[in-house]
Amino acid sequence: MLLRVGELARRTGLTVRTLHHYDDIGLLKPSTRSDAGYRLYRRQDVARLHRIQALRSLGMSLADIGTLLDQPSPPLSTVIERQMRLLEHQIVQKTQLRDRLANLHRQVVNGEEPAMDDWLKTLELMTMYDRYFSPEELDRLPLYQADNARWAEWKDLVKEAEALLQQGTSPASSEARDLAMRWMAKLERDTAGDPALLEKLNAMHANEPDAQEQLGISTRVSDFVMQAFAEYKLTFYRRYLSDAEFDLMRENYPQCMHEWPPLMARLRQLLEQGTRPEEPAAQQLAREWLALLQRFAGDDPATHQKIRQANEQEPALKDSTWMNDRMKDYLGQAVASLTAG
Amino acid sequence: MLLRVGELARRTGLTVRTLHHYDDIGLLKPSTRSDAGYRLYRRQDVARLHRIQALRSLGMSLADIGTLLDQPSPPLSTVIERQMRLLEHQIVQKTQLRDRLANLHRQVVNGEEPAMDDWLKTLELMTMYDRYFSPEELDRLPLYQADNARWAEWKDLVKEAEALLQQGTSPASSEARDLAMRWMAKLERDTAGDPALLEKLNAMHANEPDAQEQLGISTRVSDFVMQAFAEYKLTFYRRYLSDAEFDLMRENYPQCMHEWPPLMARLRQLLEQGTRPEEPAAQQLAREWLALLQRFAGDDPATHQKIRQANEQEPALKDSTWMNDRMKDYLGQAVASLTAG
DNA sequence: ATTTGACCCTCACGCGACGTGAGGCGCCAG
DNA sequence: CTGGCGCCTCACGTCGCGTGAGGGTCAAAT
Repeated sequence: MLLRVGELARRTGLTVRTLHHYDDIGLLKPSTRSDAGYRLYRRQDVARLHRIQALRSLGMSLADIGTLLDQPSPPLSTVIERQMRLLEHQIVQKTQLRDRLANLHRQVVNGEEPAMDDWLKTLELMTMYDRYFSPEELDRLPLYQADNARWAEWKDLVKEAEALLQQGTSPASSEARDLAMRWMAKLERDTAGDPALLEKLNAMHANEPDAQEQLGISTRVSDFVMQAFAEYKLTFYRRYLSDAEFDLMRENYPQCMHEWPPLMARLRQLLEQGTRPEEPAAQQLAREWLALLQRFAGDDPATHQKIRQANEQEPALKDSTWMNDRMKDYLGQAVASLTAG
Repeated sequence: MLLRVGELARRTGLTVRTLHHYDDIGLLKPSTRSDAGYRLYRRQDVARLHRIQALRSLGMSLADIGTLLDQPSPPLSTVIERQMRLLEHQIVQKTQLRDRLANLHRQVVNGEEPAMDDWLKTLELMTMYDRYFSPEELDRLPLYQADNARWAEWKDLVKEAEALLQQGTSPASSEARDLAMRWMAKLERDTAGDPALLEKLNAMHANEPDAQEQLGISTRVSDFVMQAFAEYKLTFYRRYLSDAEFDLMRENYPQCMHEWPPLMARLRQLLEQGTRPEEPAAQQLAREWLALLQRFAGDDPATHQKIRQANEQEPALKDSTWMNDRMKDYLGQAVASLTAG
């Protein structure tokens, strides 16, 4: 019952080279050699090889197999669980990849072979998202899973904005304000109403001029929309404020627009962590929130009161983007406990 | 707008080494170098890198990306489809692997950590199956997807057979015949009634003495069961035949047992291919079938008629293993057209 | 003017599981 | 004794980089 390599290879479906390799790395050494130096395998070697093949079929590395087989009492279930987790992860990865490819393929087929350029632009956007968002975040980011229709909507919005810019329309005009409202509503929907996602998205666009170009969102366009959105909200504050108050706010409010998302994100995080409004972290947030308020509304408590009133009574402000009632309540409590304490 | 490697690496999330590598293999060469030899990347280089990253995110190899990007009009959908097929295949593979692992894991957990040996034996069996059956066949092979209960049933059967052998029981005894009947019924179920699978299974067991030992099915045991199954069937033929006919059959029938599966497999294949019974291939099969019949029943047509009668009237023979009515009809037609022609 | 420290260069080995020769011996049949 | 097959060892190639080693470059701080 002594087998030479070729014979063993034939019977196990491996190649001779593979058996040589196993010999080299010490995974399976033939128990004898012939006078001429031929490898001679005994029954026990064959048995070990069978085990090796079995464990290999689980995707285990040769090194792992070696240590496993040389241990007297291998930690079976631990090893299996590790392998399963590894596989599970790979399956998820590849499935996501395949789905994305399927999407892109549909696009290519339906769209009558768009130019390589367009197709690659979409793809480049997705890989940028990959860099800026974790896999879990990507799962929650509707923009990432967007289909062609949704991208088309964005392109239309951008085109609309470009047209307004071309005509030299003011951000304060009703057309611009209307556009900004729709823009932000869509943006809120496409970030799943999560200010943290919005913030990352902003960071991405700030860092990657190329990303904006993929969609046609130039800096000019996004500045314009931001301005117009500020104007949109200002119209609702108008009748709650005196002329002086409004002038102050009108001057400073637009510059503060980009400061909200980080604060909202932190607010939401505190809420989700279950931090109570009296705790220091919440109070710190409240302080920063008030500081921001003061930057565009001055430090008169009466003015602040008016703004709060507007926020509560104006439907457009009440359903403010990226903020829900729970967040507002929480903020209110934090502010109250701050001023009380 | 000239970027050095470090800057480009930071902005793309790659490492400097990766960019060096891309340069080495000619995938992305910086369009300029500084006097000191520093790599300097232009906008167009960055654009190309974005494309590279995009295609990489699809799991494409660097070589493929290179040829793709250097072509003037890349065959987009072909490439995508190829990638998708590749991914699909990997997903299926890994999923099967994970499922198998899950099964094995259950076994380990429920079975109170069986000895590594037992566990590995099961695993070794599965890898042997992998070698002898194609993935599609494995899908159709119930034995392969067997759970512990089913394996336990087989072990019980084997134990039963071993006990009979120990006691020196004759294969012609009623206990042996009953066991053989149950054995074959289970075997038919576990090969999905497909004689082709049965044949491969037989081939595997013939080539791999180790495989038999995993289940405890030694050559002695399988020979015994085969004998007993012949005896089982013979009991039903008994009362249709004269003493002389039966003696002849009794002597030769057992030796012919292992010749049926290949014929049945070919029969089934012809049927599935839609080959008509008058065609040469079917007639050739009919000839071989008759030749086999003659080997254990002689060449008297009257005897053959009696056997056919038994096959039709005896329920135990009628529901003969691995043969269904369509196969029998087809065979009958082939034989008829052979004798008529 | 020099030193520091961050950045850049090339060269080259390493991984994991073998594939693929090259060059040379052993063994058996004709 | 010769041809053919199987065996041996040695060693490079694969793929996508990681990880140093050993040494220049450049701007700011001393």
